Amino acid sequence: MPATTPARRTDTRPGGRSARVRAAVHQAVKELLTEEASELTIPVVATRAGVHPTTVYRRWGSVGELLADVATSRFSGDIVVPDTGSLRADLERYAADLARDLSDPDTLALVRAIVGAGGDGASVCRGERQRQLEAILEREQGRGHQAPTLERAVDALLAPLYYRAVFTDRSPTPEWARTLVTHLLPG
Amino acid sequence: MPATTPARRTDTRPGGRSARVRAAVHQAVKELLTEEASELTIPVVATRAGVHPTTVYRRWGSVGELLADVATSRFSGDIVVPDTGSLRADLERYAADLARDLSDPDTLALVRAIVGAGGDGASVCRGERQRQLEAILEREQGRGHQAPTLERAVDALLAPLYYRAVFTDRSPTPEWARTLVTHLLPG
DNA sequence: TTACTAACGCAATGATCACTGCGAGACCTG
DNA sequence: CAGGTCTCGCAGTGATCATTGCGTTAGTAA
Repeated sequence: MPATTPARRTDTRPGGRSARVRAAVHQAVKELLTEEASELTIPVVATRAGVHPTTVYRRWGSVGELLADVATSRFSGDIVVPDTGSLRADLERYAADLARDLSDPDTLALVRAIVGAGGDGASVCRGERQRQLEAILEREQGRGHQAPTLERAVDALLAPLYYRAVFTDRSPTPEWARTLVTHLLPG
Repeated sequence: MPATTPARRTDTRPGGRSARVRAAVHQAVKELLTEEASELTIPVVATRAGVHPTTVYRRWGSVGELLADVATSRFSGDIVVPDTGSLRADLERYAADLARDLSDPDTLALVRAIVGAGGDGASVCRGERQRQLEAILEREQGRGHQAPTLERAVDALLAPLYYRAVFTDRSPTPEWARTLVTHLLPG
């Protein structure tokens, strides 16, 4: 175990070739997901990444696990939880950021692929978001104010955002995301 | 063109072998979708259906088109729009029915596969539902009462139902679906 | 620098897939 | 019942995929 973990958890030789291969494969997956014409298969991903297919088979095993790995590194720490002091402002900014994130075609394609790949990957997309939302709500409660329950906030904010992004062809806009907050909070 | 369309739109020889093959293939797809271990590929589907793979290749071409076809026949006319005379009761019953529908593992697996398969198929799952919801709202307006906009109802009802079904491991229950209606309608 | 371990590239194998003429059988029409 | 048309099954082909053993290279530690 190294004394100071270098802020990465790639495990087993974080620096050097392994990390480069990992980054190249992740990048290849993201690229291929946008080009929906091509099939997302291990040899195709490996060729695009300039890596031998054997490497991908050994490190990830299947397309599903590879997608889950890409998703975890994609949905971790990319959106900072806002802290403006006001619950409404926090939620509005967070919803707007999330709308921008889900408007990105790459992200959207990744989410769709994760959903289609299997069961466990889907919770990866929502887990981090739900925790962030929970943090906002708990902070408001810590201020001594009332706040909606997490379930209610998920239904009113996360659900419409993801639904619109995944099931419709209209991208969620930041402005529309703010109206969701208006409907959630009374007044 | 036949004089009286027999309430089916299978096109080109609705009765007989073609219809049987179509039904068998559809059933095979539904079965294989529940067994998520197996890959959903044309030869596998054909073998399960007791049909030669060539037939499936010629009729549907790809897995994506096959899934879209299964989805259209699955999401058409399976839920009757309630008409109780009260908007709240209509929405509560409709949401509860939809929750029951989305709790079915077969339906859920189909939705997830459709989302992952490509772009156009996803709207098939929601298009019929949104039209049904619109019908309920317009009927209430026809009674001279105020009703939420379609967009608002979609965000408050359809989105949480689909989000919970697809992205979480908790099935939506009819009771919880009714609470969504409570949150949508004032009072 | 040197030795050790882990990750990668290479080549080969069997299996599965996607696709295409061809002939036989089933279905509708007169 | 007879003719025409459409669909299906069959067999074969090339391509791609998933997997394995082995040698080489890169990264780590003494």
